[in-house]
Amino acid sequence: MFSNIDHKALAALLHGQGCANNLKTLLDNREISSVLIEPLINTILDSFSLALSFVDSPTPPQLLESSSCQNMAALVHQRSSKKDHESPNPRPDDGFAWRKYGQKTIKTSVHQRSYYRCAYAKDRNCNATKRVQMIKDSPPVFRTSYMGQHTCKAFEVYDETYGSEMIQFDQVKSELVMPTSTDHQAITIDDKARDHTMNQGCDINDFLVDYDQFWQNEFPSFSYGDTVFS
DNA sequence: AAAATTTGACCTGC
DNA sequence: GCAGGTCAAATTTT
Repeated sequence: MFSNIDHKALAALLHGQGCANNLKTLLDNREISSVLIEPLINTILDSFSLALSFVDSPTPPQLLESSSCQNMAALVHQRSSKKDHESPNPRPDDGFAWRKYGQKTIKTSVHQRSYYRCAYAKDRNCNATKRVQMIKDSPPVFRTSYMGQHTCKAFEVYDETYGSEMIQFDQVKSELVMPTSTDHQAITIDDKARDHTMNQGCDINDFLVDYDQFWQNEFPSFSYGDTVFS
């Protein structure tokens, strides 16, 4: 039998699957409208994130740290984890070296949003940036939105085992990463439409919603707080 | 001392 | 005027 937690995770995954199917339908119909696609992508990501948050990590972080991709991350990163406990930056390394350049309080969230750009932005004229924002407290869940493209080539020597955890397409990506308390898994989804989105004044973050709001909107059949599940 | 982070100021679009 | 994104000086860390 499934535990209550399993049910929640399952419901989140099923919801994500449904949204993925909707997305596929849109893409099949060539409806490449960012306005339609963006919410679906974010919902899918949130669903995965949520599901993962209900499941204890089967793999100790140390194992992931020792994987080839993480070794690569160490090569390009060389940063200690001294501030893991106080930084809003989720430590599941995405393999790129980032440098924080700003932090802002966002009106729609109680959590601050952190801004990072590629550590090689100047050296290699790389325009990749990412924004990290906590969307859920316990367990901490972060939404990471990737902007721009890595032209620094830091990713080229990556072992393709990373692909087993990261679904990567190309161009700009939106990513949800799980917190350090769980797995170092990342789901990366293509967001080619982002530039259009931005041009339309419809930033990807416009689809960021309060977690409770998201839960109520996306899973109206059960309440997260007091564990009413159907 | 160099590198990285923090944080208030500034810029831009709505 | 407000909100979000970026800059850059100050501060902290290594």
